[in-house]
Amino acid sequence: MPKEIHATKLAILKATERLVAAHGFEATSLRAITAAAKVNLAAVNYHFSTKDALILAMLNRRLGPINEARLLLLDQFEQEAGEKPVALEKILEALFRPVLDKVSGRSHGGRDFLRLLGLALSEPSAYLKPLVEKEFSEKTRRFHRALRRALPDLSECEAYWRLHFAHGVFLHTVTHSEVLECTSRGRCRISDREATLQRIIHFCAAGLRSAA
Amino acid sequence: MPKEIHATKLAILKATERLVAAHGFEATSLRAITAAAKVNLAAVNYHFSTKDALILAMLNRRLGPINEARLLLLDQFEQEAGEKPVALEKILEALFRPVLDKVSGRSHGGRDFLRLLGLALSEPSAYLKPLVEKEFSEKTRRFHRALRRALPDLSECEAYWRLHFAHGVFLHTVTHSEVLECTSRGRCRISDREATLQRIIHFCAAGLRSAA
DNA sequence: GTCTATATGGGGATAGAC
DNA sequence: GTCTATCCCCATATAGAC
Repeated sequence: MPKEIHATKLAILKATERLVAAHGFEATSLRAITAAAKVNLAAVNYHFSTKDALILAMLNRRLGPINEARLLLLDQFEQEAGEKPVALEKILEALFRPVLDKVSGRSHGGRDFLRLLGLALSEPSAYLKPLVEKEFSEKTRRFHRALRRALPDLSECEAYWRLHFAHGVFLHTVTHSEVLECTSRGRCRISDREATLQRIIHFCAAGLRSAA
Repeated sequence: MPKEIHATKLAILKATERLVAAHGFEATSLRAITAAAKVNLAAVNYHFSTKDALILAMLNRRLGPINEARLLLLDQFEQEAGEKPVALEKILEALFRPVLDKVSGRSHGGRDFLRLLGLALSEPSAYLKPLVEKEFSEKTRRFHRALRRALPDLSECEAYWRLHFAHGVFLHTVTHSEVLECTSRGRCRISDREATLQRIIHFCAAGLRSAA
């Protein structure tokens, strides 16, 4: 774990995060990034070699800690449960809360990160592949195991499907909250994160528990 | 409804669909599109004025018919139900089946379209706004009404939330099927569309029905 | 490590002949 | 409606001074 990152490098990473979230990968130029970070254009190539490597570094910087936090929280719930399986709602909380925490944590980069998540998943280029395989596969397996302990009647395959569904609920909700606010004509607001989290967990738990 | 579209215009639309699905909006150049469509570069500007207008035309060409089909199917189910509210599972079927039908309909452009859906929703630029407002708002309202008739205990606001959740399940599943296939190490396959549809409907129905 | 200056290529859009 | 040729801008990346 590298502790002290160069100020320039960090500034570039932060600016990249903000601008890519606002305009997308391809539409964000290194010129715009270096201008926003108030560093020289050539600094990007010096610190990250290429633009693609910069994007990957930026994504890893955020996704790594989140998946660690998810696993830690699951660990904690498993310890608290002792011999018994972790309650379904707790599993879902371990899966989703760390994402929302990272979002509301600091003032800067809050909401932006959620857009990044959606973008990274939808980008057809090669960004996704190494990310999914490296960062997500262990996490998915751990949660899959916990899920099967909580719901022993679910087949292995069915558990994968439903975990995928639950992810869909969460990701779509947080990455496209504007759509909900628009179609409900302002009646639904995502601003109360705790209430939103409970709503999502409640919906997913019911779906996961339903008889096969 | 314009019946006869110029052959050139149609070729451009098809090529755009395929290339954008494969590489994303910004990464797809007009030069690549016209080369694939075997038409002249200037034809794009002649028929569509700008690249952005071309993208919008391409999206509308696909999304319009799908939302029409959704409403028609809902109409049909409402007639069949007579005075009674439409069953929850039927509402969900009307919402999701037309998308899958369009996908498996023709040989070309099948799977590609699903990527477009995900891309269009994640693109931070202005593509989304007019599309959501024009094509989706009426559809959402109709389905929202049907949902409240089927589940009278749900508050208006809660119904919007859960409809949003159901959309998330469906969209995430179809746009990111590779993720599921990857994390489940091949155990789950999306190829059986009918089974997938039933799985999604089953999960969503349970979530929608759960007590508030 | 940081900067200026530049190489090199590709992009969208258009003018004007046919 | 279709083509060629071109304008003009912006992109990434690098070379080389400091």
